Amino acid sequence: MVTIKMVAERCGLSVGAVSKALNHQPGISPEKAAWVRQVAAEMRYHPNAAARTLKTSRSKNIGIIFENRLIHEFFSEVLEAVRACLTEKNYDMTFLNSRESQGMSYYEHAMQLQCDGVMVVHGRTRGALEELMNSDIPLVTIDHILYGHTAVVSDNADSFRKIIPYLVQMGHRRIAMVHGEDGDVTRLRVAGFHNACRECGLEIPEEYVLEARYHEPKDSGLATRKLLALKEPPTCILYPDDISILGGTTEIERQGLSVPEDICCFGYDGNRLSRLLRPSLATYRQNTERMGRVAAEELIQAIEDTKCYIPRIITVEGAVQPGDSVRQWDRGGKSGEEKQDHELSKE
Amino acid sequence: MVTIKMVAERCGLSVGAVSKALNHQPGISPEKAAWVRQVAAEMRYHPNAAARTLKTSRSKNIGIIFENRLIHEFFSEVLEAVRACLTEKNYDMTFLNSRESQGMSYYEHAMQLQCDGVMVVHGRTRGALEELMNSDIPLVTIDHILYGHTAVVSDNADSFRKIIPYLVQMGHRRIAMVHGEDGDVTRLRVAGFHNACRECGLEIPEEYVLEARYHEPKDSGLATRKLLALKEPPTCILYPDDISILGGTTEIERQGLSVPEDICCFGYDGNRLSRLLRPSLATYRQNTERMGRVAAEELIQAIEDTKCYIPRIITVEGAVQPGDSVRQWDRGGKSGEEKQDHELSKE
DNA sequence: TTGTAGGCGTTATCAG
DNA sequence: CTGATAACGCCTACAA
Repeated sequence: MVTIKMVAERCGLSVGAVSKALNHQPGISPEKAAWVRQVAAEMRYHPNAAARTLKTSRSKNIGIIFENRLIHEFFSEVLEAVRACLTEKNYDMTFLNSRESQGMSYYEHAMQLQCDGVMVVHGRTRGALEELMNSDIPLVTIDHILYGHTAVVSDNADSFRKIIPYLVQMGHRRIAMVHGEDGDVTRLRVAGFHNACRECGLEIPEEYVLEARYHEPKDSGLATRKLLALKEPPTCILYPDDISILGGTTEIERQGLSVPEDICCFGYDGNRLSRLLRPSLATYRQNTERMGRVAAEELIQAIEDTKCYIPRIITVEGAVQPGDSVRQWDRGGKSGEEKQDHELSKE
Repeated sequence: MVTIKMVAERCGLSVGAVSKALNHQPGISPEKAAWVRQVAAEMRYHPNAAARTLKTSRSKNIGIIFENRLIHEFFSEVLEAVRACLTEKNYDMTFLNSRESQGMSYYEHAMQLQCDGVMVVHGRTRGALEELMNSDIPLVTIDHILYGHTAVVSDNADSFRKIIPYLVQMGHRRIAMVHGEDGDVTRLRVAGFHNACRECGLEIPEEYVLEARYHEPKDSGLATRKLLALKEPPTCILYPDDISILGGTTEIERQGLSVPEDICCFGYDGNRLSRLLRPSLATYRQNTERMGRVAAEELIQAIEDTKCYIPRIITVEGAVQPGDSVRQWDRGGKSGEEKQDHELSKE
């Protein structure tokens, strides 16, 4: 490994002088500094991260909290964007784990690694984050708000101000919501849903709102069954995410009905998957790329300009993504007739 | 941050003594050592990673090369397994990037971080790995063989010795293969396919083997169109992965045919997705969990027992996962009649 | 059994 | 403008 000492020897200078040159610090003539940097580059010198960290207590390393298995496409996409941005800015990223076996918390892990900042892409438990929250390590969270820290969130509540009007415009008035398990995000979405419905003048009966865990098609299938069994079933069902829809459609088809002829389905997330499925999914597409990028930029700002940085909550808007799973309901759709049948048979 | 010095003071001992106690080294009475460790734990002492790395030149950190966006489910699953295993063994993992902007290679990045080992989950370019290959950093690759290093591979070639007999048993004899773009894996699969077909006594015409990029449903759709246009189209098509099938089925349906009545489709990978889709996918399920775990264990062994470690190639077998997209073809399936029609109409 | 001291590669603070 | 030198936290040989 090539050290600064070797560079110094090669240049016939002291390590101190070389260090200044490398770090663009005053105390060395600009030309000589440039020459030193040239030589260092030729020698493929790169400062030893451990030594630098030890000395400066800054590691150029970001701790990532990502408990929610890498498999969830929404979070994977966000993480990918975070990574792209951090790479650009020359930060590394290391996964943090609260190794309970070792009796080490996230905070302690971050301290041990001297992380310059921590990004919470998805933390399973709130408690595990508390210690971090109260520390002075810069912290940015995604889709989760921790008091006093920057959060990048999708427009969970407001999204329904686009979704519901869209569905209403498509002719739906009996809209049901299958929502995920309780949590920040879920509560916002449910409230946003009710709000938007009220604004559109829709009455949503109690039994139209059901819970099903995120990413558990079986749960959604169950909820769907309950909805279909109602005296007055909905014409359109919202699901907690794009994968959950599959559970819903399976159940619908099992009952001899079909999507979107007999019932329409609307998802959430807008992963690549949603665009590939047949019928293609109508869903709310979150801007994961932007969320990740913004979060990374904020974190770096919080790190590099700590004095001036003011934590804030940044909302990244998504957009309705139309698709085959929602059809025009009342006005002369190609299957307007069929729908009449269905409605009558149910009433 | 609590340092070893503080622990020493608290114990009324020297740092040296404490260090020995913490590292289970001789030179301190067992009882006293235990007591020291107790105190350290109470103080929530954790050794500073940078300092330890600097001193020992071992970082307990694994460099991860994962160029292929986190979004590919197969690799995500493998990475997740790697991560679980490394966490258990108290290793951290940091993404490596060949920041070409900074003129830094993977190797240099790994050196800078003093990674104890490197895991290649998916490297985009072979060239970028060469330097690493020739270094003495322990290196394990997944689904990619680098001479002289341990590789964990799926049974790319041999898998077809299970797939083809399965399809033959299901009554198929006209089997086409849409394979991914050229590369190690693809070549093995194509050869394995031909091999298995020969063993089963199947004649595969040239035009039954087509290329479509991995994870590009459009490509697969195109390939499918070509296959359907043949004078004697296949009864079953193999696709490069589970996502690609969607391109195929879309094309099939666009032509007024349906899966699996008129044509059967078989995937590769066996992600969670494949089990959720309707019709469910018949596919070859790779054991991603095992691949990741084994790879991580090998790497750690290579690191911790360098002297004795012998690099090897480890094949992890997958299994045929039956599904709705392949039906019994010749013998009295429920739609045996329809199939006759289809075959006749094409001939 | 214990304490002391040197050094890992850097950066930063001093004299010169 | 330049070059020694001390420290960052830890480990380990060596001296006590």
